[in-house]
Amino acid sequence: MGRDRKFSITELYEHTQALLLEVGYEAFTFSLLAERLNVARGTIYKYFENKDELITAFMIYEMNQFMQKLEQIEEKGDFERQFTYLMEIIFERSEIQELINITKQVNTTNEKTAANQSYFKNMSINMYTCLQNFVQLGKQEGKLNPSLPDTMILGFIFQSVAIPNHFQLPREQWVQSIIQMVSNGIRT
Amino acid sequence: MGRDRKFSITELYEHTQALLLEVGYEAFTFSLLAERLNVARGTIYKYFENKDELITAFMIYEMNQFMQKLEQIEEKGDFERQFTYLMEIIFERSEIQELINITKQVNTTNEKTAANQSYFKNMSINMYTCLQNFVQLGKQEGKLNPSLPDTMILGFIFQSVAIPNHFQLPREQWVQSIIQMVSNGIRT
DNA sequence: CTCCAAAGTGACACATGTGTCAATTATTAA
DNA sequence: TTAATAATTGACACATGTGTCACTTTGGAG
Repeated sequence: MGRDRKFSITELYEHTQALLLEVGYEAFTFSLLAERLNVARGTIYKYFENKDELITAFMIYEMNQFMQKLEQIEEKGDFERQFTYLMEIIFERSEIQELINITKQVNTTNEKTAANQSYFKNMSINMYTCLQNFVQLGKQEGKLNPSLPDTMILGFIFQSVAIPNHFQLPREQWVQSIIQMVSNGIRT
Repeated sequence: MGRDRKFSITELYEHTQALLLEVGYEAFTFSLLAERLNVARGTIYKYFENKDELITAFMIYEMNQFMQKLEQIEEKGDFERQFTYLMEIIFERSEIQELINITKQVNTTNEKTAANQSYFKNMSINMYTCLQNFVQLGKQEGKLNPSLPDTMILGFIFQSVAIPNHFQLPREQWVQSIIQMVSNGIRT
């Protein structure tokens, strides 16, 4: 029983993402979010105690979405296919890197937030494990430079999507340039 | 005449930088800065009307420091020397990239801020021009991949210093890995 | 139709940041 | 020593965000 909800948690997460990318962590407020959802600010407190708890919960949701895609990487076969697939999903969810940076600003203001942060950290480790298999496959197949530390290779790949496209290159050219540079660098 | 100042503008900029990197744009307040400088908050208003004006002024100061180093690049001779020099000064001032990102959040709240932003934009263009000569030299000498757009090469180089060193690799190994990856990518 | 539980509302008390300005303090020229 | 001047201070009025909670609305079970 009880009346219908005016918004779903998924809707709430979608507006949370949009707002976080628009205004950043500090400027993100329940007032703003409530306005987007067309509800009173007080309503959101029925679901989350404060913005830190909300943001950490959102990041877990977001990371889950990404992990679901990422886990399919092993089914792709050899390194070349896995690499292509990885770049595809990274570009598809290119906001992840920026959101992770925003997450670093979150304060641990209550128990649930602490639990969320701990859970999120665990997910990140899983992600890196999943990807370290990918890197090791690349090294085994002789496709990746064995002298580079695994974590640097992964950091490099993820960081690359943050390269600004100030000069308005067409998206396809932007993507292809990045893949080219990640693969073979800027030199001839 | 008049009493001595309790702080220099340079000191103010140094604390501004430290605070911006610590807490980010939104959380940066005159209260915090005044505390660091051991003065009353009101004092800062004698020098800057608000935080946007202060931050844009600081960024111009910071960019000037960087440009002074950067302009020496042409004296370094051939592409190889210029490339080594560029990577050196980028790592030396690796906070620049992050500060530029923070600057994007600045609001245009008064005329001086608008003027500062406009001036800063102009400096950025000068910087890119200076660096485009470098990229073209590299292409002429046959050292840089001619199929990559100049702006993407530059974006790639600058972005690379933001690669996190979560796993605590020694700085030297971190730097060398990045230079290696920027130059030749992650592949063998 | 009535009742109840879930969902939603908005006002209240509090906290923190903003910009201003009259008053205070420190320095030095005369 | 004193007057002029510039730097600094801190209180005031205002704005915006926070967390709470008594009260209202809604919709289905009985």
